[in-house]
Amino acid sequence: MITTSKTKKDVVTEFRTSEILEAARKVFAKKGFHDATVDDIANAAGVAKGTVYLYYRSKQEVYLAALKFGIAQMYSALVEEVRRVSTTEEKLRALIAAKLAYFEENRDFFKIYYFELGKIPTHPGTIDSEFKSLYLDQARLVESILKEGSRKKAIRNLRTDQAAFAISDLIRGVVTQRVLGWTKSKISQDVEFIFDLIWKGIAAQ
Amino acid sequence: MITTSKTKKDVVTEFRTSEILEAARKVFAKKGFHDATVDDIANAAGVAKGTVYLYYRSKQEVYLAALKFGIAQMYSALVEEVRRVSTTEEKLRALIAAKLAYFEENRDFFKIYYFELGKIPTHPGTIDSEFKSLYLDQARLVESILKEGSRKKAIRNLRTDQAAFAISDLIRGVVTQRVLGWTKSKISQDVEFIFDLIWKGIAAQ
DNA sequence: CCCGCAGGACTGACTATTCAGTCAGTCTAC
DNA sequence: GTAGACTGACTGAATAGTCAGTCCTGCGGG
Repeated sequence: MITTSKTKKDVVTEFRTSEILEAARKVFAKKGFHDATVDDIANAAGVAKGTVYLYYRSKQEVYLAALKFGIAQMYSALVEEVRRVSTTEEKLRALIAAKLAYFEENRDFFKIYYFELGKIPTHPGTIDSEFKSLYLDQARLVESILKEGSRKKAIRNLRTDQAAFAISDLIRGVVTQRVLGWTKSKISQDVEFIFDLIWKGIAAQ
Repeated sequence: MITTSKTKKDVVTEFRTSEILEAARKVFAKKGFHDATVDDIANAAGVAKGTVYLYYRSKQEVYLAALKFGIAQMYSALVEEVRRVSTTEEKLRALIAAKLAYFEENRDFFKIYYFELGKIPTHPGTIDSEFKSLYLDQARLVESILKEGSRKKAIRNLRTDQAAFAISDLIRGVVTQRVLGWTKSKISQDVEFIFDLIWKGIAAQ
């Protein structure tokens, strides 16, 4: 049956796609966009170079696919963790903890996310803006928490949009240090400390 | 006279070196380490490719020199601005303002500083650690401000080392957003907002 | 149940290009 | 006249992307 065979093909395609994506993520994280060769990725995925080009049109396309997959996955993880709790305070703490935890389990991803982005050949206004909007999703998540806190009078009167960016930035900075391996403190300590700093900065009164 | 000729040679060397460095900085910032060619740099500096190799042994060496020069210059600028004022509050605000101002005047430098670092071919424990120590210099500058504030009872009781990292990170994150062009707010606004957030988070009581 | 064949998934040697780095030769300043 | 600063054509290596050919799978007829 046509439908069945199509489905089967789809399954294979999906399998190969994710297999290559997984390999690409590791290789890109280890070597960076330029030093990673398509042969490296193919080897890591256990296929020949030509096969990579059956599923992706270029090295750049593989890279972007790996990156987008990771960002989307992380965003879901953050939303999920924030949903689990109810007060503004808990939500903020959960967000920070979730991001650091996600980092801990996906160090390779963050390496390409933070250091490769903006390095790949791109025509202004296309790829860039796509990632910008993914970044903005996260800032909006923070802002929604702050807005709710503002309504509930849990946090002081401030510009939630600016504060959302500042908090996102702080978290980004902290994670960056970890990506570079320039900090050795325990993650749980970091979470508490950062949260404490932010909370004192924004809490009501 | 030998001395005179040596000095003259030194002057020429210094001129060429800084000429190439300046060109390298622009080219690397625009194209990134890999896409920037030595010919690009030579052209931008108005010399032939061979000349670049008279002053630097490799493309990587040019890159590292440009980067180190920029970091050292920025650090001096920060220290200078912080010296100008006396209270902890002023010092912190001055630090934030100085970094953002330096960024505004050296966008190209930050682009290579934030996005290229950790991407260049490096043997673990050599180059990396050199930049780490340059980074730590800045964190230590923040920490010295905090420690003084702590002694003066201007800020609450907290781990100044951790707080110094957090504040450095926050600033780093904010600047990163600007490097990527993902924020349009006025710098002066940002300075006030970030300072306010930090200050509320660390001020005494 | 077996055989053979068609379509397409897969391969990897090959091509075309891009550059880092070299070096034989030129030019210039003294 | 010469030392050495400077040049830029050249080489060798690396690698993105291609494509002619192989292999595997599943199906239809004997």
